Amino acid sequence: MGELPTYAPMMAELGALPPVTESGRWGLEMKWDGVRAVAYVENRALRLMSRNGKDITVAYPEVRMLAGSVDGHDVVLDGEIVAFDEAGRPSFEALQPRMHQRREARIAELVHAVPVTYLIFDVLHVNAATAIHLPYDRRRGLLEDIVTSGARWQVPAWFRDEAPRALALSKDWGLEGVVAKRLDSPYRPGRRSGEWRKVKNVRSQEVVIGGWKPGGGRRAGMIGSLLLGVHDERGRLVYAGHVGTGFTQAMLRDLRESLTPLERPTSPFAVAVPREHARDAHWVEPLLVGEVQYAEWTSDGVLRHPSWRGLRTDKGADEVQREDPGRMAG
DNA sequence: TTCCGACAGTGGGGTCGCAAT
DNA sequence: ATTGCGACCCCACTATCGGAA
Repeated sequence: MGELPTYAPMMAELGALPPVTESGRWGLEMKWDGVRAVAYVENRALRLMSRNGKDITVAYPEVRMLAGSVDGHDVVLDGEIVAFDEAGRPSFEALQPRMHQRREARIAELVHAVPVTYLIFDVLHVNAATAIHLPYDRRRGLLEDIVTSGARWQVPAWFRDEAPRALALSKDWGLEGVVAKRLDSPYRPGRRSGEWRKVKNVRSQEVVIGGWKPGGGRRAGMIGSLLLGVHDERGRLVYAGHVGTGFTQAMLRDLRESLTPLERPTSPFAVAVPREHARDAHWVEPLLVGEVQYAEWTSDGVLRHPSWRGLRTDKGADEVQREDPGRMAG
């Protein structure tokens, strides 16, 4: 019995929904916010590998019995490990303590507290044969034939066409977005291909600039990131994280010029920002307003995956408040 | 000649483990 | 004991370069 070959996961390009002229050629899946994992089932044993080829099997023991639910075949599967919160929505934050954990006793506690689910969306290999040359819809069919869903692993439903409806559903369900996949496309290991397109439910937020931190490397001598704030219901400026991407070099130059005359010796935030974030910070009068796109608010009240969109000169800093109250702390 | 895809490099939130202080 | 840092996870994005068109 030969050893299974190694497959690096295929990745999606960020983009828009397929146009209506291509209806009939695309499948749609929900985009699950978790950790990508390629599963190797060989001789009834499971091995989970991360996107960068690290063996992450020990961190997710509750998925091990998947090896007995593939009809006795040796297979390679692709999917996402997800932790669901009480409301049934994927919570990357709940997953994070698991991601780096290697101590078995600690893992057992975490499994009990927040078990994960492996959501399987592709099959790359069955016994002696690779499946990557099969078109996507045939791989989906094969996958559904082979895998019997269990409590801790599932083959979630997908859509043929109906792209706008799928995206609307992802929004209703509080998901990140959808992934559109060409029905006739092969699996391209390790490649980022336009045959898979992720379409995200983008959110934006107006923010006040309360300071900046110098950059390094290619950004030496320039702004590295901006410290952001929003006002709470009592009008106090609350720290909201920093943003270090989304600027062109021209934008960084202009921002530097706008911020220099606003410099002040002390933090403008009502509550001290975490010390490791405040290190090297240049504080400014909180007068400039900008807009960022982001994925979500973390439970600590900072923006996840923020990217700078530009200055907003049509709004006063005092008016800037958190626009999405987010999930209430439990 | 221009355009595009892949890659390197910058930045973010976060956790863990280990070395330096 | 505390702090700093790198290695991993998740990611957005710009700048660059070589090859395709």
